[in-house]
Amino acid sequence: MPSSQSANHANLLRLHGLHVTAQRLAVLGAVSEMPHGTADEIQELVRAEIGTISRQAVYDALGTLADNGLIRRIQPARSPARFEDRVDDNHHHIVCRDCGLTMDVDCKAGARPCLDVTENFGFAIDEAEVIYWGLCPACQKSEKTVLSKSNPSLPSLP
Amino acid sequence: MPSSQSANHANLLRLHGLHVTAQRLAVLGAVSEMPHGTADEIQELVRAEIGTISRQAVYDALGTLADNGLIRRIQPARSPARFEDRVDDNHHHIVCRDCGLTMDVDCKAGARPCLDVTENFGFAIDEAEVIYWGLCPACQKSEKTVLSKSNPSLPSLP
DNA sequence: ATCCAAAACTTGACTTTGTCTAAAATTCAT
DNA sequence: ATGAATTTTAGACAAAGTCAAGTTTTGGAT
Repeated sequence: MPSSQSANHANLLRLHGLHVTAQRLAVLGAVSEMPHGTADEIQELVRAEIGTISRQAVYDALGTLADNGLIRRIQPARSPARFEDRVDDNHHHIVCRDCGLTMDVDCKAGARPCLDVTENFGFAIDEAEVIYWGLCPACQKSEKTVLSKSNPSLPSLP
Repeated sequence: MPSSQSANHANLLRLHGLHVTAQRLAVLGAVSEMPHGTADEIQELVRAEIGTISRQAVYDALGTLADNGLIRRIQPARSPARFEDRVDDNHHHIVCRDCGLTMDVDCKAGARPCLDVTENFGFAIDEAEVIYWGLCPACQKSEKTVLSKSNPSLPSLP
């Protein structure tokens, strides 16, 4: 039901006092279709859906949506920013150091991890972001191959 | 004792099988002088110390040092990469959403937080990175000022 | 229904951060 | 001292994102 989906999205936008535009609906739709997508990937999806959109509009929409809490922006090291529509549920991410593959994980603890810090330096802390770094199954395999060929051991993100 | 400092650094480099060069020593020195510095800031410090260095050499040195575990690279969202020489001690960071100010914190728990995840998708996880997001004391103040002037509420990093 | 001010979008140049390549210089084991 | 391998330099290039000015769209008020 894509139509009820976008009706939903339209309401979400109104709820936050944002104008409802084709671009924003398409961006919001793309982010939920492709969790952890980059701005570029989102843009491609959006173009597939509404034909055309400027790069600036994609960035504007992503920025506005993120600023208003409709989506979340994560930015793992050496990777462009990624976006997802799972918000307000305290989940974290596993990111592959090699290919950038990103998966959602929940903490075993369930609650927010380590919200209390020994010293907060007067900061008003509102979020604890956790990224687990490692190698995904596929990259573990190719890492072995690569090492056996005595290749440089340091991969870069795509 | 800057000389014993750099002798130390030279040994560190040798220990990791890296050539000892003036540039690497200066970069290593700059990173310890200015924890959480960006590549640009490091470059300025290095130039102040050894007069001249190419941008590429700064990036090469930072990359090599990070790859070999002599320094750590962190990359908060919407900020360029930052570097520090505190490694192997499992500390985390508080980052100001507004100005990017970064401070070190230890977890109350002491041990690595949330190392166990409910589902690891076959990833070989080797690190849990935690960033606490919030506003530093200075930006809390200016945020109030800004809001009372009904300004756009969304700041950007410097 | 129409109008209008504010919000959003487009376009294209620009900035920042970082990488690639080839040539020159340096390091360090012999 | 010598020479092979590693580093550094210089300058072009690339990716990701931002700025600014002008145009279009939205949605509330007539």
